[in-house]
Amino acid sequence: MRRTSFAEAECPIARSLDVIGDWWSLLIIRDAFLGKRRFGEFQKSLGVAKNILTVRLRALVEDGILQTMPVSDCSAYQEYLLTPKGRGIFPILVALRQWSEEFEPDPAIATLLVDREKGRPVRKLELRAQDGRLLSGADTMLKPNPKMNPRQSSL
Amino acid sequence: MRRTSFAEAECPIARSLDVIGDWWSLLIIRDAFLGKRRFGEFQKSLGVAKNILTVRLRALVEDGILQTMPVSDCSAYQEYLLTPKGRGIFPILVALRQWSEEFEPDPAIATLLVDREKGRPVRKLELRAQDGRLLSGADTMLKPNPKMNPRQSSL
DNA sequence: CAATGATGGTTGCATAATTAAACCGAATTG
DNA sequence: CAATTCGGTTTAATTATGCAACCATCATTG
Repeated sequence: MRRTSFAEAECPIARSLDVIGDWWSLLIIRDAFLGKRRFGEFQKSLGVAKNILTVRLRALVEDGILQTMPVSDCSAYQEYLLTPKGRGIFPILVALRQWSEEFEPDPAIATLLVDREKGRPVRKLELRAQDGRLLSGADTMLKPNPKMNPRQSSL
Repeated sequence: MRRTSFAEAECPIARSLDVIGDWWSLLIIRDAFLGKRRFGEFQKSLGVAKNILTVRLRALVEDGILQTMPVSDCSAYQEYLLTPKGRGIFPILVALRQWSEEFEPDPAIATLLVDREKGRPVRKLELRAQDGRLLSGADTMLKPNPKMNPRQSSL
């Protein structure tokens, strides 16, 4: 009666969700992008129970999304930093942010994601074909990977 | 001791997660994109317990992501269809998929997301500045929304 | 048109996850 | 060197999940 795991799913979305498809993990990663590094920073920012934070941080390190580093100024404490794999989550966070901005009628958008150079809001995430055409969901489909023995289709 | 809700969070990511940040919801939405509409289709495809599916479908309808429709051929059963808000989730699914494809070392990628017209794999999601420059996470920052009374920063 | 099975759930229960709060040792600060 | 912070662990209560059994309605078949 364990909680179902998607780790072995063949659908890449399900496999992603198995790692980061949980309420706190993505918020921890969000905070990491905002420069938070220490246990206490995450805990204060998120208001999450400390035991849960402990478990989540451990799992994120285990999954190669965060890595622990001895803190720079020779403290005995350690810090949690994003790995390249963790930084790869950025588009997911942007997609979540933009969806909420577009469809949640809450007018209280406190912050805008801007490009650092010009300070202007970023565009919507764009999905493009190889030849550069802009694609919506309806313009796409799933194709069995020719390198694989086909079993099932899954987005 | 209720499970914490992010519905009132000012961070748009947190608000998104409050709605779709749960294991099954995004997989249901994924299946909806793949054309599944009926309770039984979701249940069989996901292998989710029926009571949980009931709760999730109800919540997704409640949140305006799915809508129920009387099935076309005058059956008494109903179908669950994506609303525009639900279709807006597409980039999130693509981002999850691409992250897994890029960073999970599992070679068993069964399907590829291709553009329907040419049948070739799509590009990676791109985040661009207003002027078209391609942006990574490090090229962006959060700016307090000038229209708001500033409180806190949150990605 | 009665019987049979499929559909779309609901209910009850066992187990697992989440939560808040208290606690605790090592590290740091005053 | 006393007090406080930091980074957790433990405990207990509450909630969510998963499984199986059940059930009313719909659809199909004999």
